[in-house]
Amino acid sequence: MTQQRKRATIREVAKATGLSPAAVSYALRGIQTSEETQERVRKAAEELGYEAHPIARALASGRSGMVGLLCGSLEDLWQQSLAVGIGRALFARDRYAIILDAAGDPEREQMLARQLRDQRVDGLIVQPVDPSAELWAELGESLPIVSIGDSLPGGHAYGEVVFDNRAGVTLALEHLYDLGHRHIGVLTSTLARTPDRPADVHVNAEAERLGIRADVIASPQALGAATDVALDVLGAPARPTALFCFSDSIGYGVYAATRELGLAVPGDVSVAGFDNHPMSALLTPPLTSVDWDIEGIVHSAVRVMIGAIEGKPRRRRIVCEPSLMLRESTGPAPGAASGPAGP
Amino acid sequence: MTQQRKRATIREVAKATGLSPAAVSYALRGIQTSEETQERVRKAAEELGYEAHPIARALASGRSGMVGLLCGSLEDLWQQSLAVGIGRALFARDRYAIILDAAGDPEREQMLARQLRDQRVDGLIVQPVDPSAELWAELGESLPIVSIGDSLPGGHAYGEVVFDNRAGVTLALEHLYDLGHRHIGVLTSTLARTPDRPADVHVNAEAERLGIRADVIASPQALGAATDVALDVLGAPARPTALFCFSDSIGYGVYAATRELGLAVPGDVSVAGFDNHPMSALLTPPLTSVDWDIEGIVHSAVRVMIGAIEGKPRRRRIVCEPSLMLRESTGPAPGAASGPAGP
DNA sequence: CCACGGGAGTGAACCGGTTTAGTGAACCGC
DNA sequence: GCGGTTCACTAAACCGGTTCACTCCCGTGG
Repeated sequence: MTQQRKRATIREVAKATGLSPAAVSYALRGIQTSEETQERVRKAAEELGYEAHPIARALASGRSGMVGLLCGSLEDLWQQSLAVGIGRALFARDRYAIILDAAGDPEREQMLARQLRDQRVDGLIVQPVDPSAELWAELGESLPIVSIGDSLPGGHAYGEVVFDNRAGVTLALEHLYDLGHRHIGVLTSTLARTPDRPADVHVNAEAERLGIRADVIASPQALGAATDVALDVLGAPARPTALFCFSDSIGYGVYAATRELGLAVPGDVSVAGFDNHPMSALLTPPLTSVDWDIEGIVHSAVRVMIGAIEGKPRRRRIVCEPSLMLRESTGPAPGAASGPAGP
Repeated sequence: MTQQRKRATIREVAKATGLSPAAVSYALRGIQTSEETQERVRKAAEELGYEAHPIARALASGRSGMVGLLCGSLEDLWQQSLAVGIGRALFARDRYAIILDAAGDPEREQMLARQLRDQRVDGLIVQPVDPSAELWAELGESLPIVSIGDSLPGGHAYGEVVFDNRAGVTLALEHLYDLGHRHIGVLTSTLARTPDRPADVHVNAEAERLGIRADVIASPQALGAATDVALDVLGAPARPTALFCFSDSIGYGVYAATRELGLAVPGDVSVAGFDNHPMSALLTPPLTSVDWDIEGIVHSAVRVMIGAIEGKPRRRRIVCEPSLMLRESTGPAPGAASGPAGP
């Protein structure tokens, strides 16, 4: 029973002010009109309860005010955190995020990306499942793309926020090395974080530099799925003294495996993660993890995206440096001298 | 360098088939046209790479093909799971979800809800922060609303998927009672799950029925924020022998508190949760939790929503019944007889 | 005094579909 | 053989903004 059964249109505002619809359109955007007219239009719009119809605007202008956020796999806790952060950051800048979830499937990723383009999103932030897809070239021509976590080959992205995975690996492995670990299991997941280069490369390079043995094992990325893999690795006769997990989710699965096997962390086996999800601080023992400053990533990605939308020509590549969050899940290797000064 | 610089429009398809745009529009939707024409149009559309422009369609028809998903607080792991599930379920039905996050703020919730209406979403799925807001009445007139977790007073929602919280409370408290617990701390969070009625009501009723003491304490809902509350509760001289947490996230915070205090779970204190998040199975010890069949909830909510969009007039209220996932975080109360047959 | 430039505003086309009103042909029963 | 339907399809209006091409007017400089 309130007044509104139908919203006011721009033509009604035009009628009320005695201007043309075009003038109203301009005035509300603060261009091509005198200060005085703008004020008059604003007042009339206010009175009529007029607000621009986003869809009509999108159709006419080819811009939607929305940013597509295409997550590789929203099941991943880390990507969830990122999505939440980006959603909020965009909102704070008067824009909306359409969050879509490729569920780890490259084909689905492509479908969704196309759909987003057809929805005329102003830009696309993507954590690519398949960064090498030709699709990105095609899309990059019609909208700005900001990729997170991986660069899109060929320079099709307007901006990139990539992780210095090499540095992360170094932090974790050096830390374990300093604790005396010489045989380390590395559980990777292609989906949890698509690395700039395959994680193996960094791990192998670093292991060689340190002169230690590092076994790389791929693990499914669903929460808990790493448990079975960890059971295999830790149940083997010559098990590693430490496990380095390429996402905290994997680490959680490893914890379950150590419990099942009756192994103490870090007494029997040290565990390090790679996300520093808030959850990791709550575990018993709290999980040592490579931290990526998620706030910073969110901020960078959104800033670059907004820059792109507003027409700044400068492409940007931001490299995110990790730090190591030391907690209690890593300790001296069993049987090793406690300090780095051992014989 | 491929052919497309610009997508084909419906008029081009019309030209190609010698039909009018209207006929093409009808044919592609399989109405008002002969089988033969439909086939011909489909073929031409295929060849031209034509796909309907979603925004133009939305403007003309007043429907967008998108469903708004307004989460009370996406920081909550449970709501994250739900959002992911609903997003995927809608996708499987050829619809898209716009996921927005009210971040626990009622005002923000209202802003976002209005925005979604202006975007002409076909429907709104909401986990309301403030279910009593008048806004829902206003919105309910122009689009179908499906609420999850809480009913909207006044019957403004087209559909509701509510939780039988009373039953959940009963399951948990009876279980703890059977284990000999007579003094139970209950950590609630208004945000983690807005209950049909305040959790206190159910807890108090059930405690009275069982003849036990239940202390209800409200806890912030952010991951880890429950730790401080739990430290207070468990640090008190006459601490409860069991803690029942109104979300698993809170339970995780409690675990951290028990570790800090050196209390064994369940030896010194039993802990039960209320979500059964996948994470809970991985903890040490695995967390006993009230399970809500998230798949079922997702399925129900989406089914009702689609029904609403497709014009089914029957409003629905689905009550979701819990079950108890027994794990190792609950055990006999210290000092109590181990069985229910004690003297 | 006139040409020029730029600011303010207008009218109409446009974005790309959907929907309404209407048309001609075929079909139906009586 | 004729009024009444139904069917397949069309032309044009419409959704509600934006933008292009122009006009008008005023101030300036030569």
